[in-house]
Parts: sequence; C-alpha cells; structure tokens
Amino acid sequence: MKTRVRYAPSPTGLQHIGGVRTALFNYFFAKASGGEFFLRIEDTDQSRYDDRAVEDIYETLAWLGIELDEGPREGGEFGPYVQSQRVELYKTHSQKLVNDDKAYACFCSSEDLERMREQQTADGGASTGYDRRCRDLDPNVAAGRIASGEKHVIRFKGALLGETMVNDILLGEVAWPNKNINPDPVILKSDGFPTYHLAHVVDDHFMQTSHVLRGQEWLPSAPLHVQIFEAFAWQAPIYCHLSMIMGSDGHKLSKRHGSTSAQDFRLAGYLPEAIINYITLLGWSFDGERELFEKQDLEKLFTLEKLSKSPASFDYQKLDWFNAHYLRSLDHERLCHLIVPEMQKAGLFAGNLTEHAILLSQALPIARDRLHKLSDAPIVLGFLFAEPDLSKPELIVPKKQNTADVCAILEKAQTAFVGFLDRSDEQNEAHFHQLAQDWGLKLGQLLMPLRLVLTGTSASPPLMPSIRLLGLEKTTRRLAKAIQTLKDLVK
RNA sequence: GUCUCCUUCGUCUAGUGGUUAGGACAGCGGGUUUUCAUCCCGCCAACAGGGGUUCGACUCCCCUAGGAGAUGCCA
Repeated sequence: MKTRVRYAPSPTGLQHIGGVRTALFNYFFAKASGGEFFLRIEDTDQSRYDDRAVEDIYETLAWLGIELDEGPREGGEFGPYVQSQRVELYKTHSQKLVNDDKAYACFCSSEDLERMREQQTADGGASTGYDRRCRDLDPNVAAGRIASGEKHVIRFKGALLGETMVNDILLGEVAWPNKNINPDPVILKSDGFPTYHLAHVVDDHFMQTSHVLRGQEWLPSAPLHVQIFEAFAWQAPIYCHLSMIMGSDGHKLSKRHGSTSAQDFRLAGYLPEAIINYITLLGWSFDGERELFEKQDLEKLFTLEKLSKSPASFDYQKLDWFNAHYLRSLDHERLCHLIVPEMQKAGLFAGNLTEHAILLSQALPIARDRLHKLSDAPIVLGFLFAEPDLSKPELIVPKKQNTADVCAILEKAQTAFVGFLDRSDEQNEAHFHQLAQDWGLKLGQLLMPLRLVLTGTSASPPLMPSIRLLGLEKTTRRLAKAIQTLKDLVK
C-alpha cells in the first residue's frame, strides 16, 4: 500500500511548534517512503475559526520549504481538503451509522450535561462522562422528535464490553477496555458539523490515509476511532502517537516558556534550517551521534523506528546553537539578503539602501561568527551605521582604566591613523602594537578605549577591519567627540 | 477522582542481557585571540525506587513513586 500521510491542523491560531513537528514528521515520513503528503484543514469548530490561521499555516509551510502533494490550494483527487466543505459527507455517514444502530440521536442540552457532570462529581463517582441516557430511546420516537425540529446531536454507540485493540507503530498494541473509553461521544454536533472523531475517520478513509502520525493527546480517543472505522467496516490507518513537547518545567510548552509559534521564531531571527533540525531531534534520533541534518537529509533518513516515546522538553539554548551553526554556514548572498530587513527593522538603514547594503555585505565576514540569530546583526554591526553614544564617560572608559589616562591615550591615538588605509590589517595590528610599546601601554590599554569609542561596545568584531569599514572620517570624528566628553569631565 | 501513556547526565538522546553506559547543548577549566565570538582540547554529570527472572540486568516481568495527557456539541 502506498504511504499517504497528512498534516491536519485546525485553523484557530498561529501554528504551534508542536504542530510544526507533527507536520515535519509526516512530511519526512512520506518523502522517505516515497509516499504522498497532503494538507487538510480541520475547521469544524466554527466558533474558533480564524482565517488568518489558514494563511499562517501556508506561510509556515512555505517558510520551512515543505511542499504539499495535495491540499486546499493545490487540489488533488481526494478533495475538497477543507472539512467545512465536506459537511454533507459527514451527515450522510453519521446517518448511516444511525440506520445501522451504531449511533443514535441525543437530545440532552449542554445544561443537562453540565448538571450531569456536577452530580457525578458530587457523588464522588469513579468516572465522569455522559451517562448514555438517550442511547436506548426508541429510534422511531427519536426520529419523530428530530422531524419536529428538536435540537439534537448524534452520538456513537460505543461497545460496552470487551476491549479495543489500538495498534500503534510506536507504542505497540495497546489493549483498551471498552468501559474506559469516553462514553458515546458526540460525532455530529447540533449545528450539523462533525466532531474530530467522525471527521477524522471519514476523511482518512476517503483520502486513503495510510498512516496517522499525530500528537499523543489523541491516544485516549484512538480506541474510539478504531471502533468507528469498524462500524463502517473500513480498515483503520496505522496509528503513531507522537510524544509531546514540554517546556523547561515539564509542562506542555506554552507562551510563558518563550516563543511557541513558528511565526515567533521566524520573527525572532531563526532560520528554517535550524528549526527543522532542532525540532526533528525532539523525539527522533538517527544514531545518537549525528546531529546535523538538513531538510534534504531528513527526506531520505527519517524513520518511524527511531521515534522516541517519552516527552521532550524544549531547550532554547540548543536551538540557538543550531541557529548559529546554520547562520555561519549560510552563503554570503543569502545571509546578506536576510539581514537587510533586520537592519531596517532596527532603523539602521535610513537613507541610501544600496550604499548600506554594500557596506553590510563587506562587513559580514567579520560579523557572522558573532551571530546567533539574524536579529543579532543590528547589535553586532550597528556601529557602522549609527554613531554610538559618546556623551557618557562610563561608556568610553574601560572598567580597569581611569578617565585621565584614557583621555590621554585617545588624544595620542588621533595621530595613529595616518596611512591606515594603505596598510593591511596585519600591518595595522603591528603598527598599533608598536605604538602601544612606544607609549608604555599594553595593547589592550590602547585598543579597548578605541574599541569602545568606535563601536560602542566592549564586544565587537576585530578592530582593524572594523575601522577600515567605518572609514577614517567617522573614526576621527568619534575620537574627537569622545575626547571632548572626557575633557569636560576632567575639567 | 478515574483511565491511558511515559521514566538513561540539568536538557535532547544512543543503548535492545555481558559497554570504563557513548554523543550533543548547557556549565566549568584550558589553548588560540587586541575584545567578543568562532575554532581546538579537557573536566563535571545519568540508568527514579523496590522486588523478581537470569551465571549476569540500563536492557525482560511485577509493584511503588513521579511526570504528562485524556476525561467537551475543542481539536
């Protein structure tokens, strides 16, 4: 049988990183096994629907470079791929189940159910849940009530005795006592839309899904799904319930842990390469040694066998390491292209864009090793485009030096730039080395104040090439300003 | 409460009866270096606990504990 897998998000918000991982695993599994990967939009909850979310799903997939074989916009022979466009199908099939005595109409209101739960809790009952009070209503009576327009839902008639076997490729065979399954869940809501349970079964049957890789939060309803497949006399797909992604405190990853949506990471300056690599390693491994994988590697190497059962907590530091790695290995043109918007965002590229871009391109070689995220670029290279604050002595005088000394050093240093541009960086280094010696200074005592004045930070790219990029004019001007600040203070 | 799943360094993981329990991130120390990074070298650090099975358990079984998820006319 051909491998056919899908990503089936519900468009209710931004794509969560957990969902992204599910998409990635499905995609890689399809690629690695020569199968097909499609997108299905699960928009059966009208109250939570948000069409910006559909846009976000597509943007995220495009950002990651994941191509769909079929989907709402791509089309395909098993469409439509949006559940709200398939409601007739669900209705017909829930009716079929009713006709076969495998489902029934329930007339309980939300309030009824609420009261039921309260009562069960008050009684200290072993379990809460629907008490199946409409299960044995006379079908003819029920049909009459429906005909008269009474509001109702359709519930699945779950097996009461015995057990249901869920065959999970990761977890193995999970035998589930039927009494422990959520009692007779709603499969068709009163608004005529299906719940996930029905929609999943119907769609994955007709869309010929071979494997369902989904989050482990679905495991408790898996036996139900198996029963619904059986009720239709359809073959269920092979399930694979993926472990979840946790935050640093062991709880489900959420906003308070940091970024959680793909968009958050994109905006924060992460590369898709890093996200793909890191996320995939959250719950999957190759051989325990190799850690660097690009998309095209995973498209060949991914296997279900190396999936991990236990939940994984999200480590932002390790993600940063991957991101820095990919940032360093990016080709010059692309890196430049990605950094321009970051500089613009930071307000450093006002004026002649082309001129700025050229300077940025020249500066990249000395900056790229210092970047962990794209958004670090304005911090590392900002000094080339905007003058640092030279009005505050504490930003000019290194911690271990005193103001008067630094002032004197800077004054002397003003003369050090004659012929600077004619010398190589190495020659300039030697030049400053010599000067420091002549002036009875350690190299750092000369260079650190210069670094502070010219770059505005004690952690800058190498000084000689930085000065070259800055240009002598700005160098001299910054020096003069700093000296003035210090002089005002000494006076 | 009930049900289900999970449990190797702080974190991600390798390991499928016999290993000095391996790798990576982080941390720490050192080297390179004008700073910060990069890079290189080294160190620290784990089989949740208790019973079995076995000549031998991280590996198999049971129990306990802990964690998570589910328990919706949300997915």
